[in-house]
Amino acid sequence: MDAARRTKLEQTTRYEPAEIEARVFAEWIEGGYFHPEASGTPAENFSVAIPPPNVTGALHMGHALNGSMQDALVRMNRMRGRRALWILGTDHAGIATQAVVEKELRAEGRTRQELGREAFVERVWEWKEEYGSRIVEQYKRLGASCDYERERFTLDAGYVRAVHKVFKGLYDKGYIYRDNYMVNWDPGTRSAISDLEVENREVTDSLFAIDYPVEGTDRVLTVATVRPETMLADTAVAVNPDDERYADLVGSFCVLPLVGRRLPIIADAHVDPDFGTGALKITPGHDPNDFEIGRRHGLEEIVVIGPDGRINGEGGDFEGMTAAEAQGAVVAALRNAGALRGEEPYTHAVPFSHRSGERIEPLISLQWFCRMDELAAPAIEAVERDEVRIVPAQWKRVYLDWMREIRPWCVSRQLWWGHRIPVWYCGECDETIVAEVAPERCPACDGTNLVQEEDVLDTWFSSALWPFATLGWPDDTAELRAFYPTSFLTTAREILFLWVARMVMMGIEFPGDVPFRDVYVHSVIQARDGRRMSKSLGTGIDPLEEIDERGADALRFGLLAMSSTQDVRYSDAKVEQGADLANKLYNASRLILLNAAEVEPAPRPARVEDRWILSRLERTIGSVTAKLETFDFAHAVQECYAFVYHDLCDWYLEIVKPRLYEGEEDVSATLLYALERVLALLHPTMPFVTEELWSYHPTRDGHLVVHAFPVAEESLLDPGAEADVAAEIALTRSLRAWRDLVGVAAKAVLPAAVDGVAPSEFVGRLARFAFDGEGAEPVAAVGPVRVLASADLDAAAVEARLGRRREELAAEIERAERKLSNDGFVAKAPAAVVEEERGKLERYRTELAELG
RNA sequence: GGGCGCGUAGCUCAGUGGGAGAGCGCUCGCUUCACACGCGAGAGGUCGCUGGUUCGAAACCAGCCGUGCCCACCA
Repeated sequence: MDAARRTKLEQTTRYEPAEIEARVFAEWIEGGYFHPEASGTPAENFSVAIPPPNVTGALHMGHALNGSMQDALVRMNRMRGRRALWILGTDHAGIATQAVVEKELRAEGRTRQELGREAFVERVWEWKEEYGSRIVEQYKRLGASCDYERERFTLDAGYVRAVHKVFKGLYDKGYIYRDNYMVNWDPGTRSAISDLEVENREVTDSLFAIDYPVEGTDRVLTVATVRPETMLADTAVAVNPDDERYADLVGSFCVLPLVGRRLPIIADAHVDPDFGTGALKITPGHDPNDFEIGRRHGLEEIVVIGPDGRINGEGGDFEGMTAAEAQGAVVAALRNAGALRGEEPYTHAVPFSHRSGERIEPLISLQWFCRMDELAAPAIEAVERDEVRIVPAQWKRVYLDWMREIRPWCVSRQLWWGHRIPVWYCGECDETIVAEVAPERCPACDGTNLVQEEDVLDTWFSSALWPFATLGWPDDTAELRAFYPTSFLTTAREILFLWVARMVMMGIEFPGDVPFRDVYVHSVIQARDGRRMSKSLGTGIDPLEEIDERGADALRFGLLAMSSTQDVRYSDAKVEQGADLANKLYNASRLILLNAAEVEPAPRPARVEDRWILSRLERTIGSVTAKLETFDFAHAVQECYAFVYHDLCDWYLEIVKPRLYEGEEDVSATLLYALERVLALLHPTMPFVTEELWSYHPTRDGHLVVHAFPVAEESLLDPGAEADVAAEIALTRSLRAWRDLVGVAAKAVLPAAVDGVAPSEFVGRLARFAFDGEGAEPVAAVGPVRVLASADLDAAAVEARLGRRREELAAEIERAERKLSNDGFVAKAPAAVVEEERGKLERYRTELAELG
């Protein structure tokens, strides 16, 4: 260490992350440590594909948690000498990105329609070039060791090839098809969306009862509906086949009020005879159930609400009204006509678009679908056979249950920003051509009048290819050979189906192997008040602000510490604990680095306390490593904290200070050895402070980021030393507590004597007792220590303390005796447990007897 | 309607059969030559309720109460 750096370390008594993080990160990038060579096999290497953040996004706490976990494992494996690749990139996020640019246009008083498709898409690309890298820069602030040289985008040229190849592959197998079918229409984005993008919310609507007269009789069928406006598209009335009330009517007709259409009365088991009157109006064009019933009975499918959410020409007088307006008008008309039988409030689950927040309008439209059964089958097996392991285990079942019930996926979206579906229609012969690149001529009629499909693909269609498309698939690249399948995936459970399941299916179908071996489903960090963290609720906490305030290491520690298997509220205290640990490490390192003799770091135990700390250190290394490997990040970092604070700083450093100041070589070597291993052990979770401190370490031969990760050295485990020192620590604490309780001045050194073997030197020093006391009267006993009378002791306080101790012992003795006098306990409990209880009782009795 | 969680110290959370733990907060003491964003000591809990299993339950089982999430085509 040169003089200038030494002075800096001497004078800076606090760890200041802001000063250090940017510089350290730049060193890592310069070193190229995050850009592994593409060679070797996936089994030798370690790779992770980041869940690609939306290109419109800003780093939020979910990313920060997810990133902290991935980085911990990537760094640990990199330190183990494996080629560690963390694939980074962003998702084009069709709807979100289109919305951002449309908003920009609106501010200029323009619309995308005015601009036209080509110019609009170009405009989105310009937006992406300017703002799209923001979130990538934010990941750097976290210290994420992604390969920033291999950044990908789900719409870049190579990715487009992968998407087209997959689409054509699925089409050629007959999985992808085009059909007129009931879809979730989102009037907000004016696009179809998939079932997974719909969220059901509880809504209180009015349930209307409407009389439908039965043709040729004076009877009416009263139907119940929350959507009277859809009656304009009714094509039947259904009753349950077993419902005797209506058995005679099945086969005859109703007359639709306001419209006059004749509606057949049909029987279908879907109808619940106990709901309402047991008669159900059937609107195949606007209700998913009715659609199914309609197809079963061959009913006409009338569409009365258009893609704009307004009543179309089929709606007669109501044409042009929004669905909500039409509801009021229809109800008024029914009331006038005397057909409205009743109205009551009704609470039920209603589908809303996850994207636009608008109420879903189920309607029939021509869309592209992907049949999932064949793709799901091997993806189910892979998880059943643990070729993909999902942890915590309960999510395995959730995945399997969903996969076994999987339904066709509507993959087309009526947007402009996204992967335009690689389908061309021939204007001359009506041929449909699916191709990986735009065809010039129709293969059927040789015509050149080819028009490409207007729709784009669901963003999740391209996301599903992420782990292999980013590695160069469909080409047989070095990256793909070296890093696919990836090692593991961390994810929030909300995208288990949307993304994870689809990656498994596509990975098996296309590159031919599962995309990752382990999936860790992490918990959700909620806002401080327990609500969801959300930008729209204003409950979000900005990770960048937290990094500014407390440092990236503190945030990473805090997030890992607070995240266990269940959802938790964001805890400022945990982040502060991380900041405290960084500061503690910094100061402990200063103590060691500025005072150690110039020796080679090595375990050189000279006393029992040295064997103790080495054993504790190696035990901690083994334990923390095991926890990281099983994704138990919370306990891993808490254990690091406990070791650094309690074992290392509270005890060992205090114990060895005199030897360290004297320049003793054994303890210097041991401390430097321990420091090296502690810094390496903590580097995956707290990379900045550990890298910075490592730069002062005398044996540093390069950056810590590629230094060897410690492997627990079993020969240094020493249970005997651990037990001996633990006992001396306990004695020290008892002595300190005794002093405090009898009110001895903090500085006073109390004379005492010890029966039998004298404790280690540090006990007296740290508890401020002098064990060579002679002559004076013993006034109290603390374990083997006889406290001798002295001017610093207040006799009344000592006596009071003695009294309290007797009471404590009496209570303990009673507890133990009660337990041991229970015949069931003595007879049935394991012998060791009974023996332990007897030992305790014996010790308590002895101590009480000695106290008199 | 089905499924999965959670309810432990003032707060946020660990703890899955053998004497209740952590961090923060609180109280008391300490400017001890790494750190006062520090050190030492302490107070604080009928482990949601009721039953059951067991020699022994915070933990296992059942029911109830409270609370959160996911899935679901009864208008």
